[in-house]
Amino acid sequence: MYAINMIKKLDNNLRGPSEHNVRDQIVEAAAEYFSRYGYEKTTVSDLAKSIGFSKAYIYKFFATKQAIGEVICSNTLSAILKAIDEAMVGSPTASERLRRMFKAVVEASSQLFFEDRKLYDIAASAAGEQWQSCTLYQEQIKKIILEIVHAGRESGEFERKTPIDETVNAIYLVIQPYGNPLLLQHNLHLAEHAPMILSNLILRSLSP
Amino acid sequence: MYAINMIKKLDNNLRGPSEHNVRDQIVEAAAEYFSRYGYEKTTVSDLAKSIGFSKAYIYKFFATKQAIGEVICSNTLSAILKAIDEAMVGSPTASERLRRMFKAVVEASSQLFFEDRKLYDIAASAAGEQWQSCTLYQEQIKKIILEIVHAGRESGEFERKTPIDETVNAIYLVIQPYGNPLLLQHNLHLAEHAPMILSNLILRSLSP
DNA sequence: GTTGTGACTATATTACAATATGGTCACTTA
DNA sequence: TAAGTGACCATATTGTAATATAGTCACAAC
Repeated sequence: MYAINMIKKLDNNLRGPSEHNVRDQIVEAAAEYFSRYGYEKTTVSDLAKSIGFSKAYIYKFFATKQAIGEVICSNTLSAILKAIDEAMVGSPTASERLRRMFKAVVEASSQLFFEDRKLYDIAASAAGEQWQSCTLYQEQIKKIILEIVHAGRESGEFERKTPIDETVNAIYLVIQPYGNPLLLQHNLHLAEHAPMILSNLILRSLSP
Repeated sequence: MYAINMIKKLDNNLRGPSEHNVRDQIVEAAAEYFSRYGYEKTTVSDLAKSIGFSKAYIYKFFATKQAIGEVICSNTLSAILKAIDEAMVGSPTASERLRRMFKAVVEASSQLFFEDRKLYDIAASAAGEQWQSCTLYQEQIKKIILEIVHAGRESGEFERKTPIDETVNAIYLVIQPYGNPLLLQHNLHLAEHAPMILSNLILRSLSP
């Protein structure tokens, strides 16, 4: 569901017909090549050859190579969002949702790091260069936090004195070093314990 | 005070007499050169020429170039610790000490970034490569947090149910992205608001 | 023992020419 | 009009030979 939102919003730097067989072929080839050889090492010509067209034709669909990277990155991050969503399903309380969310963010991102490093690197550099795909991802994370806090306040589980925006912002800032691929790299050694310890801290701060 | 502690512990990779005029000259020259031209761009020969000795003589006092870098880095971080100490002086409450500490960490580090970028870069790469000077710095920060939490618990300002180690660890993890030069780089845009918002969150989590 | 160095090596860095790549455009074909 | 491309340009990247640097060591002077 988040995936669909993200891709629809990601229409910048796209060209030509939005629904087109060739566009899909390009994305498919890019997923393959970027994942296997990395973003830098695959050339636009590689993608063109792979689908049997000329390089020039690629540029009928994407304004830049980065625009292709954005789509791949967006798909990657959408998969993480999906994993987060699934991890939260069936949580009995808002507290539990928050714990699961935090844990899922870290686990999904770490897994990407270890199992699809090339795609992870794209996400990391995308975060560093503030690609649209990344800022949309962060927005979604914030939205999830807002929903959790809102629900927790409604149910009386969380305190209501602090302005909700500040609460959400603060929680987001705490999660950020583990949710942002660019930062997670430097915090991987903490990936095992930090979510638990920080979830505890956040939840203590939320107690009425 | 922290400075003294740190330097004393930093005797790894040092050679020859520990108290020696020439050692001081080397450090002095290194402070000058590293700050002006950066760690990578200054050569050991530069330092040697600058103090009128041969390069080989430098290696009578330091086992590696990095060992010289460690001293400079250590001094830099000690200055930050000093600034933190001074910022906390006269705080009426533990809460206030924590606020001031967090603020001072970010301000001192940001200031280093903007006003002595070359030295900042040394600290950042030192953090990335886990130099001793950096791990000692982080220990000191943790120690300061422990003292604040301890005092706050004694005075009844903070809750006492959570194991104090977990509390300290959690607070440390929250501050880390702003206190660690390697991470601060990516969070500079948050340097203005994050300390306040996160201090608030931490203090809510500490309320009895 | 302490102070001090020139000469040396293996590795790292630079400079730069050769090559490759991102991106455009006029043009063809159906 | 939509599908598709070869030729082209400016910049980025690479390969590599020349240079520079970190670090050692045997040795000299006092």
